Amino acid sequence: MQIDGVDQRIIALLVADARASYADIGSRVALSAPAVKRRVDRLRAAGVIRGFTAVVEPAAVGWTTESFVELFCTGRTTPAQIAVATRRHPEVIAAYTVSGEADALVHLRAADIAHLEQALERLRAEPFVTSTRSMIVLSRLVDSPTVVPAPS
Amino acid sequence: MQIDGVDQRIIALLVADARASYADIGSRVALSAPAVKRRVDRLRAAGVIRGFTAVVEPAAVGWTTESFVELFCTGRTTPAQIAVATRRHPEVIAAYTVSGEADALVHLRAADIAHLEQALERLRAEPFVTSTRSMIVLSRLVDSPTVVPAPS
DNA sequence: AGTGAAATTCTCCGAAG
DNA sequence: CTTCGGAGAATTTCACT
Repeated sequence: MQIDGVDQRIIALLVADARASYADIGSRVALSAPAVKRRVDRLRAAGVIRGFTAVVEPAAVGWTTESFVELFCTGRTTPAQIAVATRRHPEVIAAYTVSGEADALVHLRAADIAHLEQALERLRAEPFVTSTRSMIVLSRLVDSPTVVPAPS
Repeated sequence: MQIDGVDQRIIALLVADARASYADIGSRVALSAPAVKRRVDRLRAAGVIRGFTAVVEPAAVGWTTESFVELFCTGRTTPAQIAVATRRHPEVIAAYTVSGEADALVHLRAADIAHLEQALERLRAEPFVTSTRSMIVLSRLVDSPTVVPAPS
């Protein structure tokens, strides 16, 4: 899909505040509210904007422990298998196949260390996992939402 | 702050769709629209809800390459130093201090491999970085927004 | 893409538990 | 003292230009 500079500015404004009114966005990009809505609808339909979400402080809802786990898998493991398996665990908030030593990187969030240990144990029990290497998150230093490059 | 089950359900609904109307949320949690707004305002003020953002498909806005970089730092490096340094690079979308072999884990997003290489070079030039280990993301398998535990 | 209007939704202020 | 429901104000959303 073709995205012009106005689209990018609209996206950036929605990333900054997903509940901004169309009229407000329109005033910042010199467009009427209906014109903004049409563009947003088009961007959503095209999958450029996947949705709108509230950014929640995990600690405030009882998730205090975060970790990244590198997965080492058996030779025949497919990305689809890893995807299906990791999606089953509610503690998994993201998972990627990666190049490097490990085969996949899994981002976990748990209530506490005990809960994390449980989740890790379950993950390690997956038949294709040969070993894991964990990094516990001590502190979050940076956490930007997706940055949209400034229109040229 | 005290969060009850209704708050948690409101948070879950907003995570699923940050542009949902207060009236719609209210009908799902058996509350009037004004009552929902009061709660959301309170949750925002308390920092439980940090904000509302659009979820953008990075590839659609020209960011096609993603990677995780483990940072190994000199002995005297403080988390604050790493935070300040990593925040300077626009390619850094997240950074954490971690336990394990590495001192920090940096999540990078770049336009392409060449851009990623540049960003990595700049990151490695930070005076406290002794070495790095990179994982290039091959595919995103799972990408859930923050999951809110179901009210008990 | 803009304009105007109808329907919906937001947000303040008073009322009740 | 906190939480909820109703009325004016703003916003969304549609047809048409």
